[in-house]
Amino acid sequence: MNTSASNSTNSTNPLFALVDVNNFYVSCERVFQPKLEEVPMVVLSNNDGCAVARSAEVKALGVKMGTPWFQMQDLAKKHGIKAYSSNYTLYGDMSSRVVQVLKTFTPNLEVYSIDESFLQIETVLKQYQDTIELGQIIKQQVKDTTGLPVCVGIGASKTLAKLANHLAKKHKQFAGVCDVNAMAKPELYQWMSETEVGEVWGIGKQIAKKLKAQKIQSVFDLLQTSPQAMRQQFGVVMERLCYELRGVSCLQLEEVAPAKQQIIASRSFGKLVTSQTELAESVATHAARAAEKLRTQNSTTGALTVFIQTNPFKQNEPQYHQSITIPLADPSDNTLTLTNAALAGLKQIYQTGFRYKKAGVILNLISDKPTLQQSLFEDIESKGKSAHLMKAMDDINLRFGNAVIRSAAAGTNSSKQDWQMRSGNKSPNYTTQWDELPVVR
DNA sequence: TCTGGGGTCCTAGGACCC
DNA sequence: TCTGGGGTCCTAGGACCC
Repeated sequence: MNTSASNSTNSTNPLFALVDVNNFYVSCERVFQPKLEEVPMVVLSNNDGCAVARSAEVKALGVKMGTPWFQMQDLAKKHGIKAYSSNYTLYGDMSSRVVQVLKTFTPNLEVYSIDESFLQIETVLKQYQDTIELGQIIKQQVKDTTGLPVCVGIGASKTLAKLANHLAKKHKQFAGVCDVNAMAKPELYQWMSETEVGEVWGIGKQIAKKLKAQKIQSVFDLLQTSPQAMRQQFGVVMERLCYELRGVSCLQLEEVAPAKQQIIASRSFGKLVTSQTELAESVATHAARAAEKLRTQNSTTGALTVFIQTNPFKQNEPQYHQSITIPLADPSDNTLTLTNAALAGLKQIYQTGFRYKKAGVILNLISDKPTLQQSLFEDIESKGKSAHLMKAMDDINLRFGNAVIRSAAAGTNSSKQDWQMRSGNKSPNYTTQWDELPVVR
């Protein structure tokens, strides 16, 4: 085994940590009302429609994300579930406090969502005993400063960090911090075969269903497929995901949030609405809100889309959903201009005789962002980038090459060759298929 | 029986994420 | 009776052009 190669590649490999607040909205409410600790509770969406956050106790009862509140009345009575209306101003504020704490560990940070951030940590590691220690310190710091509980997942790609975070949340023995990169391979593969494929970041309901139909049930099953074959079936996003799972980082940290390509302002109505006047009122409000968002990101829009729709859950009522895009004479960020365009659009799509549930406005912004297809091969031009790909290939051999793969489900052992054959990685040479490795900005 | 071939732009729809 | 509000990206297909 070539240890010098392994040392040199390891030193430059990225390592990602995903820090994710547990039950974020619920935890925010509990910070300010400590008596709610241990109380089974949910936070509800607008109009108090569905549960958008559930406490651990409620999750344990099997309540799914997005369950309508009215559907869980019986359960709520039986188990004393409390419901709270959401307070997004509070959550936004708590979120930025968490980010402030995380920034004290490294400036290389991507705020991924209101309750999640990716940190690139390979450069700061030497100050700590190991990754687990770093993770525990992060967790403690956030708790001490904000009162919020977090879990930390660590891996060689964002997708693996996500998976690690999932394990940290699900399994108590990790004590809230899990590093799949430091884990012995047989142990990692064991966890992967015990984790459903649908838990992988980027695999939703539909794809999970199709995968399962092909006997790809667990994350480990997916690991053994060929990325090329997955691309054939599911497209380029899936291919990239497969590489990420193998420890080849394709998704880089996005430290500067890219400008939005689309701004949406929409709401459901508390009661169904029939008249154009009522719709116009809400559409005008949405247009104004959208214009405001537009100005905060310092840009303009050339076109505006208005949409209205009936309640899709009322199957026995006549359904209507329509949208129209109004081009603007000049790019604008002006509230009055956008409102007028929105109202003109509404006039064109409004139909009497329907009971409307939702209305909204979408601003279409100009973007020069390359698509994934375009950026796929962009990096592969130069020699330097080629070297990067070679390293990635080395990396695969380092990570997976020497491991004996044990499939828990089938109860069989398979060798390196088996894995390589199944994964389409036929040769230790750098063949063309590896030159197509996606490295995406 | 044969029925160009490539390119671009736009839209709708479907998948995913939180 | 009561079912969120944001976003992302890709694909397919049609119109149109040379």
